[in-house]
Amino acid sequence: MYSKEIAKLAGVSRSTVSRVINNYSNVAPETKEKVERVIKEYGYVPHASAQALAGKVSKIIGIFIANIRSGDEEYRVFRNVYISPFEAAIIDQADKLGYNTLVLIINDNEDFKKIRKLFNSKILSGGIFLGANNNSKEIFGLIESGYKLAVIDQEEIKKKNVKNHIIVNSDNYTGAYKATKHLIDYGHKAIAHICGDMNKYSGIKRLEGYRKAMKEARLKIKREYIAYGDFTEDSGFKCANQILKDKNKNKITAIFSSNDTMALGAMKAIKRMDLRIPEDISIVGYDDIRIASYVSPALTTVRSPILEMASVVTDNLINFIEKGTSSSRYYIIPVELIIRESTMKLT
Amino acid sequence: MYSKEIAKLAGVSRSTVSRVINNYSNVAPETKEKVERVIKEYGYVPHASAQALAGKVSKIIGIFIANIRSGDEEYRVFRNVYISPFEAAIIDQADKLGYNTLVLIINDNEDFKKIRKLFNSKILSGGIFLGANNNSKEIFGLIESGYKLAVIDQEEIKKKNVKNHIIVNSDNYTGAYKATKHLIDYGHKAIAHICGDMNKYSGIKRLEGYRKAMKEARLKIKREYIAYGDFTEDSGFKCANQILKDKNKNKITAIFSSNDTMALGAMKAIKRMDLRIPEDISIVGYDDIRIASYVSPALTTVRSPILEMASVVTDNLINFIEKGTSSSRYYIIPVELIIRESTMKLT
DNA sequence: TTGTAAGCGTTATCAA
DNA sequence: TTGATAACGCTTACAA
Repeated sequence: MYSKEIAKLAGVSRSTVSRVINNYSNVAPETKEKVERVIKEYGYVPHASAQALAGKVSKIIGIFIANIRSGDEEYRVFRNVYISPFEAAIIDQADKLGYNTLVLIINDNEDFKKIRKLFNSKILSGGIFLGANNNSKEIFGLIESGYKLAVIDQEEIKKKNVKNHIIVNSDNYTGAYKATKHLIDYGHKAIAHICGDMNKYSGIKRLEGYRKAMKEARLKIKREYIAYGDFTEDSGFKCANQILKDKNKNKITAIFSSNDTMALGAMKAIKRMDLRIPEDISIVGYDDIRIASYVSPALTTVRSPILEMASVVTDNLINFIEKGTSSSRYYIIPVELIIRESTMKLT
Repeated sequence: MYSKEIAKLAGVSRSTVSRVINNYSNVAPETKEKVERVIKEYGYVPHASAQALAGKVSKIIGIFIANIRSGDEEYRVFRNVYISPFEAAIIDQADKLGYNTLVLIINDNEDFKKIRKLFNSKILSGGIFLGANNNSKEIFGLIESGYKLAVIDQEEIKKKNVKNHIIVNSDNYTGAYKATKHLIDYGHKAIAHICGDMNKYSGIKRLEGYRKAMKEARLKIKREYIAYGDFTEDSGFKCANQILKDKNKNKITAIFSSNDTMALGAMKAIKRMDLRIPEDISIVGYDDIRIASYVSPALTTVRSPILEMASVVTDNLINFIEKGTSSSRYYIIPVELIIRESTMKLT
């Protein structure tokens, strides 16, 4: 059922049908009603590709999820406790604003061509990059082409001073600072840090926040305090073992882990060493993933405001699409320390 | 940059460019190479909407997520521990097969029009329904229209004997049976059941499985054994309170909860009554959500094979799209009991 | 207020 | 093996 047939049935031209579909004002009330009746009766829906080809913009935004190259792990979105809720939150928020979402996982450079194609074809009217730290060059190119784009937890783009895009970051630096400060306030001095993936903006910033707090308190960061993980539970387990293997010597009493998942691994390792949490070792995580409050002892952590970030980025992108903007926007969403049972005052 | 310009630059016609793009055999090697060089040089990508309009099929499938009308809860995908991983797993699997995914949340009947539009416009070449029990009529209509569709955890469609679609269900009935049987094997006799949403296929089937196991063991199901929740943690909390309020009288020693989320709520309620798990009350959940193994005591549960279901449904759908099929397919994915610490033998 | 006709960028048919 | 040309279904000047 096409507009041509609707036109014939309603006794008007295709242009008039088009006008009705697009809610143009210059169509007589009776005509409009008549056409609408026929449309309804025959369940006519316009052909989106034809509309796109004729110049109409779509109500679809893209979510571009960067390839998380973690060994042979094939389930990139499914397994990722950080990306997955983000993606879900964006879908929800976009839905509220009447937009649908097309998810694309970026495995290689071919996929950037795909993105370009989707934009050129007007299937997408905007897009959001997730976990995209390694692709700043390509993203830069896309932005330069004039596509409406937003990026979450990215710093590179900003440095390049590219125009016309949106960056939403959570305040990793302050979050890590708060986490470490909390341990310092509780009287800890030998505080270790399990780093995340240092190729990621969040990994770097959280280490910096830790350093800042330590420095401010005039606490020396010994070499043994730092272990390098990669945000996986496994790496958290290993790092905790490494950090605590000379516990008698280095007297470490607290650990700040760069994310909750690694903290979970670390907790396992600590328990396996027959050390108690928090009596022997206090531990702070980061992200406040759902499990954090259910694990025993409940994990003290920094809440990543996923929902808020998703809302901010989606609202801004859609506003950018519909109203247009001439400048770039940069948001840092504040972050909250959630004190639970995994940390205690050193007496 | 359009095919017309590429054609001019390569000194050929648009048809030839099209042939190269689509890898047709009837084009001379030198011509092909020449055209490819120009395409690469200018970074030309074809206009997807134009291709769709001209009849080419897309490599995009839809994920249609049914409105979960849970009060004022606005974040439907984000908050849903069951839907969200499913959606993520499908995205991953589709990506592996070279397909992208368009997510659409079904809020009202207007959204079915949207789906129809997406299909008519050849933007979508197939789709998967998630949590769609209340929409079987509309889905039925869509299938009848010839769209390639798959449905997860749906029974209604099958009853209607519609042709040409795919249904993938997990074996809720056997899973619930196994869970209850496990408690019976552990010597429990007064076993309560917290039901899920009885408008959902899974809610109904799990109750049936519970009944079956009880009946088989000649255990009477007293009225007080059954409480009606709605799959939320809150409802689990309330149901546990209701079930256990006359514990001295009805001697309930075990609970089978229709999902893990409610089991978590029930555990909170049980602890708040100063009852111990599993010494006083054994509890079994369902789904094996990630938290289940981290909570204390770790929850005995039935593992819903989300990843496997997602793979089966996605593989089948894409095979259906690419090869076509004439008949319907119906899969029941087997389910596994995971025994952890929340259940113990009654002595 | 309405209709005519051109154009959007491809692919497919047919002839050469 | 190639090129011209007609779809594909819609929107949008422009004219009436």
